[in-house]
Amino acid sequence: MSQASFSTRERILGVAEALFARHGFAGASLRQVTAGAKVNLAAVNYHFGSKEGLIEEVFRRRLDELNRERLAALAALAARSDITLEAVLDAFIRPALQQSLQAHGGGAFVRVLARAYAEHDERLRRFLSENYGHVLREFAIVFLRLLPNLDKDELYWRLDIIAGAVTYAMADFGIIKRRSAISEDAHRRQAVTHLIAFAAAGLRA
Amino acid sequence: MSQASFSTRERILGVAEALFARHGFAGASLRQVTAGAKVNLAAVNYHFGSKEGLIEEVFRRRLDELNRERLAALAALAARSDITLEAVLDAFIRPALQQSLQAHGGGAFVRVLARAYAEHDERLRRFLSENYGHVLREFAIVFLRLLPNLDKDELYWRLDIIAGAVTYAMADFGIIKRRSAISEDAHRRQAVTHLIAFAAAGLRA
DNA sequence: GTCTATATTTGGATAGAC
DNA sequence: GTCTATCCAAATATAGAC
Repeated sequence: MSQASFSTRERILGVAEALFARHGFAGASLRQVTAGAKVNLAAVNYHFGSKEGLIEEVFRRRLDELNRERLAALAALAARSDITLEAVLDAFIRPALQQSLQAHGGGAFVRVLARAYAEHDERLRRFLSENYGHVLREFAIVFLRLLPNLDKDELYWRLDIIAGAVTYAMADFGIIKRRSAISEDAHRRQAVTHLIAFAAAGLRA
Repeated sequence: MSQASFSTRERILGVAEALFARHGFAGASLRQVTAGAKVNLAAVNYHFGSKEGLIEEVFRRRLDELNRERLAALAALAARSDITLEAVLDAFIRPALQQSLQAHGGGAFVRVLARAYAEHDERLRRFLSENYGHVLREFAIVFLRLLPNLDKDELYWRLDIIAGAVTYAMADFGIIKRRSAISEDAHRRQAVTHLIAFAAAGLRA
């Protein structure tokens, strides 16, 4: 919105995100990225050093924001005395939804994130656990306060299950064919409601 | 156990499965596969025609067996009158566990399957939904009978959530670092118990 | 910062001998 | 069925002009 659409750097990041979501990190080539962004092939190396550098920047751009929003939503809850399980789950899940609904292909990133889980690449996992693990632990503390009868190990198990369910649902990786009339955004919006109800029941079990 | 270890074909499939699990379909090269299986590079094209053919055979080998076992477990239940939700979930989840515990790297396949979800490749998705979708629908029928108050759409939502959680948990993609003392197999065994309890609660909600 | 041109590597696939 | 040798396309990366 500042001047003429987006900078070269921004366009590369946007196209890379979309292509990584579609074809994976190894499956998307820099040639596809630069062609899609209508920039020169050499631009990637100039701006990000290497393909690895580009991948990390795709993550950093979104994760920083996502984590900030989740923690902010959690902090807003902590001030209140009538916290519900559903409210905490909402604080965790809704920011991911909001991001996925953003213009300029925000929906692609949740898929990139789901792909990242599948990558057992040590480098990427460490990078993610440093960003993402911290937030999960913050939430765990609040969950433990709300579920005093729940064993700590047990909670971690269930949070892991929830994290997996959230990731897959938001990425829309389901096997069961959805009615084609439903848009991706509508799918995600509905998914949030279902996920919260489902997860709350699972945690209370 | 028949003669001298495994045939060329079998060794290729085993190594390919492991490498696809680790690096993805695009990320694992045929050169890595053939080197790992200690066979000649040309052997892949001879036995499977192409890399795509190899990928499909890796799926077919396991999915045929997995689906047969799931349906058998479901059929065994159908004869009885006292079916519980937990028993049906067990019939769905346990065969996946059993397969993942098999010798010769059975654990790799659940990861390959998890990767497949992430691939939005149309060809692969169609192939999977033809194998996997049918089983899910069979189970859905039984679930609907056990949960008469549950809307059909609502059930599909929850089954999708469960399928995602199962895949994710069995593939051990969790972010929260597990105690390193726990082996992968032990992790999966525990995961099944937790998943069943969690999913049953979610379905009853 | 962006381009062209190119170096270098790697990957999938095949031809043809054995 | 298995091997060697090779072809060809595609990919990452860089050098150097503008």
